Amino acid sequence: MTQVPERPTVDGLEAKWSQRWEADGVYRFDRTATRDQVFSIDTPPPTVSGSLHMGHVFSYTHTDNIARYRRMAGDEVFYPMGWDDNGLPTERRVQNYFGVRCDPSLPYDENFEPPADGGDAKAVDARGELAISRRNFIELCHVLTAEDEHAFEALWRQLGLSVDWSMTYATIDERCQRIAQRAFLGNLERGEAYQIEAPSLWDVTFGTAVAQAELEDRERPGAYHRIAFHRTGSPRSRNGPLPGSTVEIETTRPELLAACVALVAHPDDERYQPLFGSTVLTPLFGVEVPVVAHKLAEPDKGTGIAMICTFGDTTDVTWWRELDLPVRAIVDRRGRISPDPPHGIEGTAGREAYERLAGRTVGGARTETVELLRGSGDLIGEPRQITHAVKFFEKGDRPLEIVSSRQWYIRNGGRDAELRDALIARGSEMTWHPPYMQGRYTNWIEGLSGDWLISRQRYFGVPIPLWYPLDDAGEPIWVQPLVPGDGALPVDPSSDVPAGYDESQRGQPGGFVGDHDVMDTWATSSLTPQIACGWSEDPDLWERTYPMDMRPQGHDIIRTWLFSTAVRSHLGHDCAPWHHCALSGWILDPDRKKMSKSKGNVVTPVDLLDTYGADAVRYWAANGRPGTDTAFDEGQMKIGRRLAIKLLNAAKFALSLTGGATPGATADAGPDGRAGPVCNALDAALLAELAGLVRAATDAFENFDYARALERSEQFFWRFTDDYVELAKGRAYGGQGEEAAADAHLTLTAALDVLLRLFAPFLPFVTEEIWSWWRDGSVHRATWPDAGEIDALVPDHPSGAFELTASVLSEVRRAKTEARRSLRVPAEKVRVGSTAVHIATLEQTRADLIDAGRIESLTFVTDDSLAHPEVDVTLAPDDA
RNA sequence: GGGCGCUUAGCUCAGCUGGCGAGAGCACCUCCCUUACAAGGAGGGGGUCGCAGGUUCGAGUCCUGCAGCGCCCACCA
Repeated sequence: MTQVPERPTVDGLEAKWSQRWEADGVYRFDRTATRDQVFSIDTPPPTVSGSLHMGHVFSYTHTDNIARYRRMAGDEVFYPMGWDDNGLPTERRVQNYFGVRCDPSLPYDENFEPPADGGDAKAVDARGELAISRRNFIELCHVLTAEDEHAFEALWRQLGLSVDWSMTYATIDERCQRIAQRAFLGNLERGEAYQIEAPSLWDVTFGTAVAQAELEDRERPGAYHRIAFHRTGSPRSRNGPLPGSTVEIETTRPELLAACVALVAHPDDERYQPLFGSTVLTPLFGVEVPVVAHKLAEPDKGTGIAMICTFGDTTDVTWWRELDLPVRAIVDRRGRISPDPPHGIEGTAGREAYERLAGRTVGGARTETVELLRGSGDLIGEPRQITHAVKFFEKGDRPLEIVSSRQWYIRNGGRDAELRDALIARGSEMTWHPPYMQGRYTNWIEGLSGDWLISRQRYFGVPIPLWYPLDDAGEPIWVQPLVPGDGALPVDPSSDVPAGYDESQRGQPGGFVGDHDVMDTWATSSLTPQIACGWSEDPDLWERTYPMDMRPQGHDIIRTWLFSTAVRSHLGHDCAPWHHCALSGWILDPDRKKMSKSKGNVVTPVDLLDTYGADAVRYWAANGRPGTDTAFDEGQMKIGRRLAIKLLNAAKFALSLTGGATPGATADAGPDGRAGPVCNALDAALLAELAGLVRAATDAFENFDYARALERSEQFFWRFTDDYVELAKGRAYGGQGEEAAADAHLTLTAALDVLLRLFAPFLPFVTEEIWSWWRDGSVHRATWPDAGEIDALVPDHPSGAFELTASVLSEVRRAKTEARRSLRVPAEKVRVGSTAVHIATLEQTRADLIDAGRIESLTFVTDDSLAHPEVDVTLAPDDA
């Protein structure tokens, strides 16, 4: 009945068991379960164009710990996996790999074959890339990401994630596109999505607008340039401006001088109050601009008066909007100065100055402007070098510009206090792990400065599913978008045709034009609950899984993924998307820096899994507290491996001795005919502690604190092997008779049985292996241990017998070790002094103590004044 | 500048609602092939729990202030 290997090993368990689990459908979701029986997990879809690193292994293991616990605790776990193949990383990768470029204006080519080496020369453009249709491009994406997905899945299986692999999705697949478009059209219909021409943050490298959530600040060198503006009517002197005739401002962006539309100072700033309402002339360009007042102007910054340009930063946009100023834009979408001067630059000198800047990059224009200002004498002193924070697109490498363009937005509370408050309130409907992470969510919402810009001027992604009618002049009528029918989704407006039109009318006056843009990748990612749970496609599944129970994710993407998902659920379903958010920390390298590819400090998971085994790697991960950044530490993996091996050996010992005497807490007796109760004091004490451990581990798991559950179980386990097994060994071998052995057998198997289940969420392979030695079915479908069942085995609740006996044994060992003798050497005399109560207890475990300590003569001396037992040991003479 | 987190042995960290004679693992040192395990086992040294006050019979644990580190947000004149 039991099949315990001679030399158990942890090697090879991953391949063996992941195969079996798949074959037996151990993790298959039972979709007949009702909502209250289901625990649904909104798994983060990893970006497949990269590679998985230890950070992924870390956080996905945490989720799996929880998933496995919930499954054993009786929940039907809904645990799908997605792949994020949407967005810029994949676009770039497909582009480089195949030497192609997406051009949405091209028609789909059914017979298209990816070029082997950059493609056929005639179709290749100036950049050496072959232009293909969006649909062809997306197909190539699937070709490329399919390989990644297989590699990722293989890694996850090797790691032992208990995902239901029959439920996967890819964020660019047809179903996800359909759901993303349908959700967008829902937002549009309810008035939550809108289009507007407005200044927005623009990445000149990627040529697209970006959202507030995708920004990051980077410290860059810059310089303050002090520039003189001339008050109108003030005469200019050959020797320089007359006192009081100029106004000096400081700027880090002198190249925007031509875009200046006003100067601004704080309304209470006495220095500039006389100037409010007057006008000044911009140097070089001679444009007359007003001096205005606004409370955002800071008197102690620079000279206290600033130039407002369209647009140098987001404050400029605020001033421009609130003060109703004109637009004088000079930076184009490529980040260059526009060829033609903006209105207002009328004079010859001004036009000549502008000529010198036109077509240059922002940086080039800056140098040139400074030269011009030097020449005109309007640069006061030399530029002062500083370091300041500049806004970047998080994936970009050039500073963002602000460009006015027509974009689609989804309301997210950035411009609407009521919605903002409602979204903040949604945060309180979720339980945050750890709790303080909610602060980041609230904090982010409170700091929003505008709605969510979702359109991107890119080619690859989910298209915005709209067309626009063209008027007789061929101009789009933006306010009357043509909406596809639901049955047509997903659509690609660049190749599909709106109802009532035919392809020949594309771009023709009176015809139509497709929206060229795609949606931000977060616009799809924000719908992972809808995608995973089958919203609008599988109402039955939806009913059983949504709102979801748990969203695991990194704390760095609270402002993007977490928040945008909350927005979509709030708008679309009037609820929070999940009941629990579990935020995981980062993996830090030994220098306490976040590990990342660019820093070159990434260790590949496969190597580590091969070296230490999945259970060991998982052990390391599970030691990371929820939400806490954790150092990458191979040492922990060694310990994890040791733990797994120890489990194998302890199990081998227990089972080979007991034959698997299963302690039926209830009626069914074990093979040797007994089912408790356990009378031996040592055994009973151990089991009582085990019951306490089960309670602690269960509590910890209920609070999503897998790390604590592991720590407690591990601590108990080592005491079990080091002390209990050593003490009970002789008795278990039969040294004190059959009756006494039976209790030990029961206790050993009961403890093993419970410990295996406690460790199963962490060490799924080794626990399954051991389980299979004497049990049917998977340990991962076994019931989570119940403290009450263990209590039932020990009617007399003993106290402290285990700990007390172990401490005496420890003293005996110490004496032997300190005498530099083997532990096998007999202790001729051991005298234990302790309180009457302790001695009464020790009397009950006396025989075990004598066995384990090889004690020849054991005497107890009562001394109630002792807080801790005193142990005197006399060893047998050393023959050597 | 606003908010949050962290600061306990050389290193990585536990210490949850105050009782700890301050813990674990790693590293270090010593000893032991003991029939589950030498890819083991048994032991040992090592900390005024960031600093300063306060509450309390009692504070690593609660309160206040300070310092250092880190993160999020704001900061482009």
